[in-house]
Amino acid sequence: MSERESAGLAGNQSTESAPEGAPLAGRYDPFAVEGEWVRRWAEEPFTADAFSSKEPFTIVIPPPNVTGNLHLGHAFDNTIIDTLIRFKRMQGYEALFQPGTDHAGISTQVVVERELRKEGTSRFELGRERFLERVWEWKEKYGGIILEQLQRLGVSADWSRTRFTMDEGLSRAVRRQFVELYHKGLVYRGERIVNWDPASRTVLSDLEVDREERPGKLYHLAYELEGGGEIVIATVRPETIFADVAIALHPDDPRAAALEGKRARIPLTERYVPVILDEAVELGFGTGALKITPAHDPTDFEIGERHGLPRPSVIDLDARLTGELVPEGLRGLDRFEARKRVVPLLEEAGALRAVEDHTVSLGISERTKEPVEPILSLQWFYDTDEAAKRALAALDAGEIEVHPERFTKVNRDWLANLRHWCISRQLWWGHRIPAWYDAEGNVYVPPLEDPDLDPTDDPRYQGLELTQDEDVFDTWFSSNLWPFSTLGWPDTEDPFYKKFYPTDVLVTGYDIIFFWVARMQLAAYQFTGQRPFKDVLLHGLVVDAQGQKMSKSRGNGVDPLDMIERYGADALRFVMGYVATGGQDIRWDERRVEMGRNYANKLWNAARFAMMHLDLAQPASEPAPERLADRWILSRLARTVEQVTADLEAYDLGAATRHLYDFAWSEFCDWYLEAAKAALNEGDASTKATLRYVLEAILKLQHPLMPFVTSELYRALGNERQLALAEWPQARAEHLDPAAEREFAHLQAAVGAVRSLRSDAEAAPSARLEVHLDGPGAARVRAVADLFEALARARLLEGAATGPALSQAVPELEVTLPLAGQVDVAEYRARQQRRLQKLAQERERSAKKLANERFTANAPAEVVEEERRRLAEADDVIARVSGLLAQLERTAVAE
RNA sequence: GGGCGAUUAGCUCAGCGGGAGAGCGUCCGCCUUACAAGCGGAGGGUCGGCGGUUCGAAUCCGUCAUCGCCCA
Repeated sequence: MSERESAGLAGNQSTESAPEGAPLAGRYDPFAVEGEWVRRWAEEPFTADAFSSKEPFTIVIPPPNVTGNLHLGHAFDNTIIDTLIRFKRMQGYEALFQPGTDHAGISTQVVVERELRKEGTSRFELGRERFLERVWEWKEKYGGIILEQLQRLGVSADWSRTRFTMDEGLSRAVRRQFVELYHKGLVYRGERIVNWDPASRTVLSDLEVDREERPGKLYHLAYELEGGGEIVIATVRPETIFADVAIALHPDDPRAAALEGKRARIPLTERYVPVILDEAVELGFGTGALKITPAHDPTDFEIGERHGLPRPSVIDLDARLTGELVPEGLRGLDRFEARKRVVPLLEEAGALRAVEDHTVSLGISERTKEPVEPILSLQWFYDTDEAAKRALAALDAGEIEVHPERFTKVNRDWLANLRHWCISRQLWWGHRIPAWYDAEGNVYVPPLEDPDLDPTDDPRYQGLELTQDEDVFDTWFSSNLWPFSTLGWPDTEDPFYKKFYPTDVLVTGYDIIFFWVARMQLAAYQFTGQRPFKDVLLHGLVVDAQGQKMSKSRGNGVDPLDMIERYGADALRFVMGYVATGGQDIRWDERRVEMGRNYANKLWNAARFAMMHLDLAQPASEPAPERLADRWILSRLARTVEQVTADLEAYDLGAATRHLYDFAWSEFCDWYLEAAKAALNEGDASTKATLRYVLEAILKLQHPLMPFVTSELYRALGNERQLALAEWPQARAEHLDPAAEREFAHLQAAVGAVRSLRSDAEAAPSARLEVHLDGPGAARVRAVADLFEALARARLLEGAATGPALSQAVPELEVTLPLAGQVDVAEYRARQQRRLQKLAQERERSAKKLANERFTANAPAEVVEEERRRLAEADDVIARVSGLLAQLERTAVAE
């Protein structure tokens, strides 16, 4: 407590060195404030009550990798989530922010293997069991870092419910999923062409492979035909000729009839393969003839299937050439090395006819960046057809709404074109596949009634020698269950599952629609029969100042923790709220963080000012506004509450942030606080009540996005209960006061005129001016003369100015400043003339519109009315400004 | 090849059918007792081009251009 006071609100005791006794500016220091709240929210988390009578509101975190550090994408996700959660909590919902992490199979395994390599050992030396112990140790040590970083960001997750995809409960869920799918015949084991990553030595799903265009060569190779002649094929992979099983031509190829069925000799070998016809051959490409290598190319695999061809393999799991079919000199060579070596051999043999430059499309492992090798392999596949159909129907029925709407199509198209998902991975870190095999290769999977029963413990299989599948599941095969596995599923009686599922909103980047969002839809309908979430809120990606993706390898990443250290967490969160518009990518701009920091400081100082005048020992009282400024700010507040609430309910954080920022800074701080000063100095009770009410309302409205500074200030205002648990402000209809808004706007225009004149007359801001008012609006200003005089720093004089003077016109009002000394009038005159021109243009536009019968006939009455008002106002101001200019000419002449 | 997004002030971006806005930067003046991370004043934009719809277009439609992303 004392620590906080010395650094914080008690004020001007900054740690910065300054002359003794000199008054120091009050400056918000986030570091003196945020730490304590971070600790508090970690130690007493916002626990959700499964048995409360409140309506639930649930968001599950997109689980970050245990290997990861917080990056701006996480900061973006979690700021949005936390803002919505805090908002709903204050609105009276039983809000659950479900946190946790993901085991990230490949990434984590790679990290730990790297450690082992440094120690001079390997996972193979350690063996599976000891290796897994090491990974768990690593996870316990480092896996929680990212959650601590999220706490630093101030998120109000229910830390007592933190889950990990490899927790016992979540592991049961994964096992249950597989067993159920197996017994329904929806997962199967099959030999297919898969994406093999030789670096991590595992298969990858299509999604984990990036396509890349790279320069390459197209080799034209001549195959001798049996009985004379030759056929020239084109290939980008000459090293795979040894696995050829056919030469294919398109049926429409003019050579088709003559060549079909003939046999051709593979160069460098004595092996002959038949010429076949298949429509998959592209007619115009290369030489029109294609070598068919079913074990090393997905298209060739399909052609091979159609023609019942064998599928010999010549590339092993290390991507080296292997097997009897490969000439001895090439055996054991890496695929790329082999290509280099085989080309001269082909040339020597007279088989190489041409080499063309050719752009090849290469699959690159998303994780290791190694070119993937298509190989033939026995893997587990998930037939998602049925689940996709249900998810698709639900999407079409609007059961799940995607925001922004345009992403619905992306989600839809993926579901509609889904291929069977390869779910097995040749890793050790992950959920081990619960399938066992006997000596003949028959498959044994736990029974549906008891998924936890290993077949080795199953009485029915006693005496059988069963061994479990060595492989684990794709990490996404567990994170697809996240919205319900974290809530207790498969225990559908779990109170949290019953209360908080289906969840309300899923918040994540649009880049993860396929990987995660759509797969959760598949799993949810498959296993819970319900949608996983009502809404999907997708945000853009944070890119660097040049518009490039941030990445470790580019070294262009921005560390959110660095931002927090330099500007405070609220400032970082402010940016995230400010830029959360329409799923647009975010070009990182540090000026925004400064904006957030400055805003936090503004709020801090506004509160500091208020506290100088408020009697905090007294309980807050209901404002009963009497003065114009109080009526005005309460009216503006009522509108702001309504607006910001609507913005947040529409998940439009960008709009909410801007609306509140504008109100708090431009209206409350710039105008209201200045207007209230005199009344506060007099100790006016109703102004005090209004000030306290509006300030607290701003803190409440701003709390979800900027929890630290608002919580601290709310406490400093004497509130015992923390702000996070306060009630969301109501838009008070009885505070709406159009008359006050109109009068205050008029006052603002009058004050603006004085300020403008002050500048024209080159008078210091501190100088007290004396001004005359003229025109029909003058009386309205006189009615609040004290306010006017305080805001304008001017004294109101009676009567009209006699000597030389400068005037400024606003609607229905002229403000005149008598000139004491010599002032350069040229600039003033030029400005007034420019203004006159602009006004004339506007007048013309209005007049033209109103002269147009189609406008007056077709436009809504209020629009026409507004146009009439504008015309009248323009006329009014034009007359005044012209009068002033004429006056100026006369005095100038008179001088 | 298919789809999507962007193009608005010097910079970064809001606005998306009824008079062009913000922050930063620029110019002028200020330590005006909450805040110089601030205050007051000012300057700055054929809202990418062309065509169309409409009484009315930055906003809707078409088309072209440039940049970017996703899918194949």
